[in-house]
Amino acid sequence: MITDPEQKQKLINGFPFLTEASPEFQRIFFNAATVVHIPPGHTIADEGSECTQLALVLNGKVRVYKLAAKGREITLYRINQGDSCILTASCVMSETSFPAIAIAETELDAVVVPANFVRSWITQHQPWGQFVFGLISKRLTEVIAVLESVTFQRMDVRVATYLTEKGATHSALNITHHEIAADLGTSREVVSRTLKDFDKQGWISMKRGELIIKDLAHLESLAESEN
Amino acid sequence: MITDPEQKQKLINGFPFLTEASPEFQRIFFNAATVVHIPPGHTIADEGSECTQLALVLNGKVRVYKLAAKGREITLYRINQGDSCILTASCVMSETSFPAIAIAETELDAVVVPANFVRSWITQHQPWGQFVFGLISKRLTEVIAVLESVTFQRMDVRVATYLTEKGATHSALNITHHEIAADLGTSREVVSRTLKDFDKQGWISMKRGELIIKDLAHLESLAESEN
DNA sequence: GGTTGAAGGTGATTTAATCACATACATCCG
DNA sequence: CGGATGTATGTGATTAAATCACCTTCAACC
Repeated sequence: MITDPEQKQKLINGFPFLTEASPEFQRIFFNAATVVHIPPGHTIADEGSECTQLALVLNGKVRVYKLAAKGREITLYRINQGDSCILTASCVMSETSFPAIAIAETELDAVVVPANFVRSWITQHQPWGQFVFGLISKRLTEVIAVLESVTFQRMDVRVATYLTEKGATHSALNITHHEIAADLGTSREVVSRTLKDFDKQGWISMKRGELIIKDLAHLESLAESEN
Repeated sequence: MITDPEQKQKLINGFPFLTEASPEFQRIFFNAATVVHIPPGHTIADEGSECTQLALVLNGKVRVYKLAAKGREITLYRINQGDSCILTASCVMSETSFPAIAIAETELDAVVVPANFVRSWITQHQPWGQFVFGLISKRLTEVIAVLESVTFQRMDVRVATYLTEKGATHSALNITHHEIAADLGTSREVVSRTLKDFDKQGWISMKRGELIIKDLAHLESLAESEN
């Protein structure tokens, strides 16, 4: 149960569906929900785990990824502030088990709602239904986009796209080749070689654990190319 | 509007949510829905098209796939009897455009419901809401499974898996290498070479447009292997 | 100052994708 | 019946990716 008025306000600000909701639903929601704090690195959901609750992220970042037997990984998507771990919602709804791994990348403040509420509210409270539905739909579209890129795009194009997305705000990225590989679903060596090539072109420069984008325009044009 | 009692019964049989629904919702549903007949090869939804209605499949099969610029394709999933084109539902709900192509593989009998009904029923009629949520969730899980296989599995393992799935019921498949490639998201040559290899092993035999599974057990063991 | 672990580099090999044709088979039409 | 046409399949050569094996470099910490 959430009682602190300040926390309530923070939630209402972060999740527009609460603004649109009736005072009655707000009351029900705050009654059923609890605030949790999760340390970085904590595993929120594991492959095959049952989903007994849905988490709405107030602060922090969650990475949802697939892990292969040999150790390779691929990121399906990230959950940021205002989003929810919708795979959870998905498996709450279809009562299947969680098909990936979700891990807290940073400190995490989240609101959790037990599965049975998630389910019953959907058909009882319009704003909640729209919220949950919108999230699942968004994730489906995102995962399809990842699949498309993995299937059809060349690695250099994918790395360029990755860098332009990450580098849109900061030109200096604190990231290792291993992390890039894990996001893109390839191996470290392939990323290292691609980056070496970008470096030779003068588009980036590298230090241990750091990557500086020197020529965003060229990276963008590679990212947009038909390869 | 659907009036024919026989057709109503067929729908109720094919879609359990109608059985669970109130007589009132059944009335509303049959009022808003229309039956359509679609010829094979017809494009139901195209990349970027708006979704103005949701189709429930009574008979036939729909293939939903991504098409790359250079002509390669990958199947996201198929819609069979009793299912619905849930990407449509997804883009109806999030009001985004359709992120793939849907095509009728066979003759198709379907029931279509306009988008605004799809949306409003979700929060008003429990069985409908559960039905639509369940479908989207199922598709999300399926697409994630495809992504996993594309990212981590070797081509021979994927082809073997494909054949065992298709061959579970019939050992003689009427399919071309091109079609297999389009389903798996690879090129025809790669499929041809893999199949040649299976042939050499004595696991299959091939004729033009036909493929006979001679040793399902070995295919299955390759499909299950860790490669 | 040496040890340790993580980050990154690199050659060799295997697997996949792409390109460029060649061949085989089926159907249809004169 | 025999050739024309179009689809299906085969295959070598090349490029791109993934994998394996091992090396070097750097930072942190006793």
